[in-house]
Amino acid sequence: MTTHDNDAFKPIATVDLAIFSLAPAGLSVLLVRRTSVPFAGDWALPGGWIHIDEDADLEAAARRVLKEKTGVETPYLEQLQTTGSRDRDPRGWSISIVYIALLSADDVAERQDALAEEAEWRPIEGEGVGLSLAFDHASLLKEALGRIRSKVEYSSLPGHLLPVRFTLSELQSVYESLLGRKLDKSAFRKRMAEADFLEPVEGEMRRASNRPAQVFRLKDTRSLVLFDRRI
Amino acid sequence: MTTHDNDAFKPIATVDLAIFSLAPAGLSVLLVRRTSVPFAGDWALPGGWIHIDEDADLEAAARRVLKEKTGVETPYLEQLQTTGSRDRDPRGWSISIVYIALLSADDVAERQDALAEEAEWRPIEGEGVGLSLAFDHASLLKEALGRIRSKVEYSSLPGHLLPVRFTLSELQSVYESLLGRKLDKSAFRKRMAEADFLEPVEGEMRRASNRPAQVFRLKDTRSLVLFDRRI
DNA sequence: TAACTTAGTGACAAATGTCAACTAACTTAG
DNA sequence: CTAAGTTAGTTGACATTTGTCACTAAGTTA
Repeated sequence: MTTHDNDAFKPIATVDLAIFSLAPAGLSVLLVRRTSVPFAGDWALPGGWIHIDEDADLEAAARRVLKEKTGVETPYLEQLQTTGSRDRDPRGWSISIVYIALLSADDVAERQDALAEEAEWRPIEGEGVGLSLAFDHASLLKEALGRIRSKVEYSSLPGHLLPVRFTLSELQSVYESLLGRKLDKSAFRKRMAEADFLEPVEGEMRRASNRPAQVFRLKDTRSLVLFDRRI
Repeated sequence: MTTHDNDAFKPIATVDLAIFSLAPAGLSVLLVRRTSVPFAGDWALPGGWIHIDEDADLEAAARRVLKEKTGVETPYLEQLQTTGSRDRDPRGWSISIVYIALLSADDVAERQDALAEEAEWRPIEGEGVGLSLAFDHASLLKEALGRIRSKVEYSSLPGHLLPVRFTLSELQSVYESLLGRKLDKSAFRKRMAEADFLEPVEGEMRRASNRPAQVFRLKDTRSLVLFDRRI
């Protein structure tokens, strides 16, 4: 077995992020324009080489990239998958560890200015963004969308795209837009009650020109899984 | 951005496998004894450095390791997760891409001899093997068990642990042993029918000293997901 | 041929999803 | 001050799905 020392480490692994939000109009992903070869000028998922000197672990590396591109420090973050092959980068073997990040509407609104120069939100259309992306990023994005859409079915994941405080109707709308179909109000309410994702915020009601609605927040920062006896 | 060339590549990423089977007695995982530092003499998940000269991609690397240790070429293989940090290996930053492999009872029986010298099946007890493992492998194994147990609920995964041809009752037993609880025969049958995982093998029946049972095989080599309208 | 064992079915109860109507609590127009 | 409009939240009836459990079927063995 080969030994290795950190100093001589040649970068080969990147952390890449599929960062989603509901801004500006519906589900969008953050893309950056590449400035150097290969794929100079193309859009890509934000990412960067792992810094073995500053990143304690992979998640820290992902957080660092996220902070650099968006200014957000405490997103919802989840590892998606790792791809590695000799084909994905013309320069040779490389590994990409992909994370999914969800930014709350709050974050997107407040940190508009912190967005990196070359970064831009692109609305999702179908299984991608209708652009060809650098490396294998189009396929990574597709996988990320698949993960998000499938987790909508059984977890509190969509809650992380809303502001910290939201009403049930707002939450239902997010579920509906990610699933692409309408849900029954009363069934949704029952399910959320039993799933135990949500915590009513004491005394707070959202008022408009109609009956005020109870305000909720997520109980946990993780994406809780609706447990279910299947087989 | 740094450029890199393959020749100067210093190994930093390993592919590690949690290989499961039902042999010799219930769910077991294949462990190997380490021969070199660090953790010399300790048990570990089988794995190896990625060979950028022979492995086309990560899955190929996983298959190579699997072949070396067990002789099996076409297992069920699924990527679990990637860990990377400066703490998991005393020599410094390292990345481990973990795959789950399931060996069919056929494979285990036929390839007994192909098992690598230092490899051994260890029965699962609770969340591990009751041994301290090298690196962070105990935690990786725990994650792998979590993934397997949760996929039992909604996929055909357990089918990959049986021989290619099996009866419904045999399959139900595997589900039961992974779930740790008894299932209703009739409900199980209905669920399997609608899930459409299984294909009856024409005309074949398994006979013992009782009514013969229909023989089935999995429709696909992938672990099909029982789709389900949740929310 | 009766007893035994495991495979496979069918009938009913319980839980869940769907739909639509209803009541509640606010704002706004007049 | 009141009626109309809007969205929140509840309720109940009905269809569909799912779980439970006893029953029938098809073989072997004594």
